[in-house]
Amino acid sequence: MKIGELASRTGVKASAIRYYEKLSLVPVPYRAGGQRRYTDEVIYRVLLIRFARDMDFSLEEIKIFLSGLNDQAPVGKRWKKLAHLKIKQVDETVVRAKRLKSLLEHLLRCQCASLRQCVDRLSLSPRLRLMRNGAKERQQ
Amino acid sequence: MKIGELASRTGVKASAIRYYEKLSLVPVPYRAGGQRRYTDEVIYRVLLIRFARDMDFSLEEIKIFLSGLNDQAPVGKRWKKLAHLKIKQVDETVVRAKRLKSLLEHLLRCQCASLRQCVDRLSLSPRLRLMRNGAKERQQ
DNA sequence: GTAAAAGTTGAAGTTAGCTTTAAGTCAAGC
DNA sequence: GCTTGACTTAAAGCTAACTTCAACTTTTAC
Repeated sequence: MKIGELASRTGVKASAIRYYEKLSLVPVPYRAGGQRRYTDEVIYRVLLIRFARDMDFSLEEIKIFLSGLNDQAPVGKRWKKLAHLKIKQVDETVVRAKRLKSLLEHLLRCQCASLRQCVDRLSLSPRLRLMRNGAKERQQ
Repeated sequence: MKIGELASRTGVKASAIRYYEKLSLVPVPYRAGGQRRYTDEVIYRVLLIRFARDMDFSLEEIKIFLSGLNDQAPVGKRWKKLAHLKIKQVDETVVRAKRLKSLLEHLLRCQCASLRQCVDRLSLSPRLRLMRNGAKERQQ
């Protein structure tokens, strides 16, 4: 299969696939007359990459992820560590998402005249600090 | 309060605050001898911006968000639309997060010899397509 | 055989959300 | 009064994850 077909079958642009190849996320394929020819196997790889991307894995993380899945050897330490980290992050995401939802629902209901009043009423400001500490480190 | 104090009290760098000012996310403050002087009000604004950022609101969205909260008028249509959209997104995030978690937990347990075998065993490939369609539009 | 579609490359461009830099001005403590 | 640290600006730089471009070659369809 040529790169165009792989692209249309996965929904991932050819340029992105070439980019993944450069980063060693997909294997360097056999070539015919200079053009890439892929086996069906690669479809799974590309789909899995995209799935992980949608889950906000970085390409670096996905590289670890895929290398772990590919070895015959039992899944490596690096892989396990990343998986556990990601599970933790997922749990945090769910907690924060639910908090956001109830905040939005409050804001849709309430008739706070000013930002401050609303923030005060929610006693958001001490919470905000806590959330910020709990959130992914942003600066420094 | 000067920008440095606002920065340390919110945990947001002065450069970021100036950037927010340029984008009209925080009001243009009074100046003394060319230097910005802020009222306490602004702390709430900056904290709220950061909270929204942690929830993956874009600065554009936050602008709508804040403008809605600031008016004396009842929260505008644009605001409500965004809020409902965000609530929907949050629900989707929770669903996908849970799916990711069970996938990771499976992968930690299973001993699939190859990527394909593992993906097949999970019947992930038809799901992947569905997820991709359901996920935030990525390209085009 | 020929035209159009699809493939190739490296390099430059894009976006968001900042940070850093350079070259100054202002403020605070001694 | 002087030094040090905080502040000012506009412009350039940074990162991730790609996309686009230009100039070319290969494949496919007729």
